[in-house]
Amino acid sequence: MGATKTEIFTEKQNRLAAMMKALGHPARIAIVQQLLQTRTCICGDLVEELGLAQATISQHLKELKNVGLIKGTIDGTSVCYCIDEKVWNQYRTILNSFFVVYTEKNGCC
Amino acid sequence: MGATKTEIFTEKQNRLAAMMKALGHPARIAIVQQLLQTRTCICGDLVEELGLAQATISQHLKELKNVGLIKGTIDGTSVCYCIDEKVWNQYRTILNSFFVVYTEKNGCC
DNA sequence: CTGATCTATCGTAATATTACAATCATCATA
DNA sequence: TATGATGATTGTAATATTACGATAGATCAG
Repeated sequence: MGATKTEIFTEKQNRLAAMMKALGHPARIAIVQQLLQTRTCICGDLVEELGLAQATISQHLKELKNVGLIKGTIDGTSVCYCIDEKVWNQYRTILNSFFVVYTEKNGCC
Repeated sequence: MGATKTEIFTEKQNRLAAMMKALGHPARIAIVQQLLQTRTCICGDLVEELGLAQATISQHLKELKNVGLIKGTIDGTSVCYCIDEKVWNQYRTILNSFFVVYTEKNGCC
């Protein structure tokens, strides 16, 4: 046991969950917020901004890259990260249709 | 080590992350989808719908309850779960302002 | 080439998550 | 009261995540 049983869910459910999971850590929320704000991509300034070790930041960046939310390009000795516009907006759409307005008709429960 | 360092992040970042994390599992996505669809609250039918053990479902329900997304009311021998309209719509708003439209000005990277 | 800088990766420890069987608690009904 | 049904809790095993130091690889300045 211990591992998530992805086989029993739909492709969509698994992808939505993976995306949520990627943002399910404050450090990764902070990273994305930074990238959204300073639209000009940041590099390893993140290590100074957040109070985490370089190896840890690198690991978080990797996870965001894995779900496609960000992309990095090598720029000399440093790496330049930024939001992937396409994926970001795609996720935004998916989330919008998941998070529909909900009203408790005839007072459920 | 091993534990998330919540102290170094803002309240908002931690709450947003916690909320994403709660939905960061396909089973919990599936549960919420069920609750959204069959607006009349479901009980332990979830155990049959999803292919997971009763104890596992109960655990997932607990996590959704912890972040306030769902609430359960005892109804005889069974428990009636449903989306918490207030919290749900609140989260929807928060997510909307987080997931802003993003356009790569002057082609970042 | 050498040293400095930046980032990724490896190894590892601590902790958290996922899943299930077994059991407990509660309520409904015979 | 006893029995059955339902859901929560406990205990436990397998796996994943988080964090960091140390190290490796790549690139720039000199």
